[in-house]
Amino acid sequence: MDEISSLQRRPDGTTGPIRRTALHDTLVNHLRDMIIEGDLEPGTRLHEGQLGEQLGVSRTPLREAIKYLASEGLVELVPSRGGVVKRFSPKDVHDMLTVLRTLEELAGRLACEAATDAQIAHVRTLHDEMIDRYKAADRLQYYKLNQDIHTAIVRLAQNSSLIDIHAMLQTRLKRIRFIGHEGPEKWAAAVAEHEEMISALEARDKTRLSEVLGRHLFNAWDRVRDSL
Amino acid sequence: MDEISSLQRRPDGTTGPIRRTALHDTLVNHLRDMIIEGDLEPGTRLHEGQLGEQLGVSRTPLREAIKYLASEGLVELVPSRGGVVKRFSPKDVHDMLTVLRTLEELAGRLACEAATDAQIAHVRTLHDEMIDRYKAADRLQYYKLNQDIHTAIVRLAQNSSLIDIHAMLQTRLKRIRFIGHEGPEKWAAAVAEHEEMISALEARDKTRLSEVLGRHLFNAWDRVRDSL
DNA sequence: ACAAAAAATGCTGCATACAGAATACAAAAG
DNA sequence: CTTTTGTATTCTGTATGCAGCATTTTTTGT
Repeated sequence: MDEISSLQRRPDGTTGPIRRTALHDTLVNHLRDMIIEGDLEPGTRLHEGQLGEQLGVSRTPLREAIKYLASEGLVELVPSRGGVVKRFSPKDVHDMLTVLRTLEELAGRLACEAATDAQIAHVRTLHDEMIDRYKAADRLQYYKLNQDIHTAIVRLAQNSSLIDIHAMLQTRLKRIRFIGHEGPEKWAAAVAEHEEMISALEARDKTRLSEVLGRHLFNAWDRVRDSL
Repeated sequence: MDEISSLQRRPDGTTGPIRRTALHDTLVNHLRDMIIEGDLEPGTRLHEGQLGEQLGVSRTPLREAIKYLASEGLVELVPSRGGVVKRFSPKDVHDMLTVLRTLEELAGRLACEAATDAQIAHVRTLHDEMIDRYKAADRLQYYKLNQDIHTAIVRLAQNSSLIDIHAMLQTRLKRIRFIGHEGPEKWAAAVAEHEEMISALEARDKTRLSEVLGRHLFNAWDRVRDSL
């Protein structure tokens, strides 16, 4: 029972509340979540018939969603065999982190120049909230806020292309990080790095912010390598 | 007369040589080329019926191709209105070049470490050929080889994610560069920078290569800004 | 003649139908 | 018992049909 219940069902003629989002778009998000959360493990074939029936949609919008995710890099398109959930090798993950690091270093530099005080204050809010979740050992919310902070800093850079690509890489890596459960010491170290980040951002010290972000993502490899 | 003639046509029952590529995949490449080369200008709506008839395919694979290109960033998906060729503002282009610059700087550093002598020699070959095309004032081939060189250097970095994302940005920018026709002085300057790049690569001087690549792409903005 | 409403047209979004390829399975031959 | 070949089933790839939304044109009222 996994229907996309919220929208779309209208077998009778009832003109229910208007649906503005297209089904293929809904499916993209739904499938993406399923992949990230591990419901669809790497190597899994995306059976159009079965999956479509399970979700209560026809094959057409499902296929469109799969094509979209393929271009996004989460799904691989094998000729005459359809979509397969892409499997990332440890090297792939390392490669992605390397690129992510470079991009966030750039974002840090740009953010110090472009951000308004209010925007920085907002990041501080997210940070404080994350610290709360850390102290409460609430890993799930911690991870979520962690990612939000990185995304927020990237947004401060005001570079649309950077925002796009960063989001894409975050998505691809989310699956890994979602799983990765580092030990308390490493976790503490990561939090300490975040503290540094925020203070550097508030000081608008772009060299330092860039450096910390780089170090943070360099260390990120250590934190996830075990779970691979 | 714009049929996708090469493959797929078989109105009679003749079992011609096997076709391994899927139609939607062929369409992705075809449409991408049409967009890059300006056959489909920014803002153009991608009429499924009309366009499909023009290319001799049905709407289904065409729709799938459009979704793919949307995820790639060349097409925008407007609800209830289908695909529209994305229009890039000058700032968008500037943003993309900024990211591209950062990525190629990274690629330069990694390439100096990872590349084999043979690979470097191959880039030199491409470079020499490009110089020939420059001297012959053959802009089209010059551009093509230019891009090939950048792509080749990125490949030397041996980072799959970097290769992916770089290719994506190149594609998005290709449309702009394809149009951009800078004057002889700027062109000469670009060629000079390429000379520097190759020599830095051959010396495996990563600091210098990274610096030149950065400067090259920084200047790239000057070279295209007029044509926007 | 102009504005507003209503009808008509065209296009997208989704579902279904059909054809061809791949795979799994079974039977036959070595 | 293993291997190979033929067959059946399943799934992808593509085409087509239908319903709803958007936009444009026509019509009607002032």
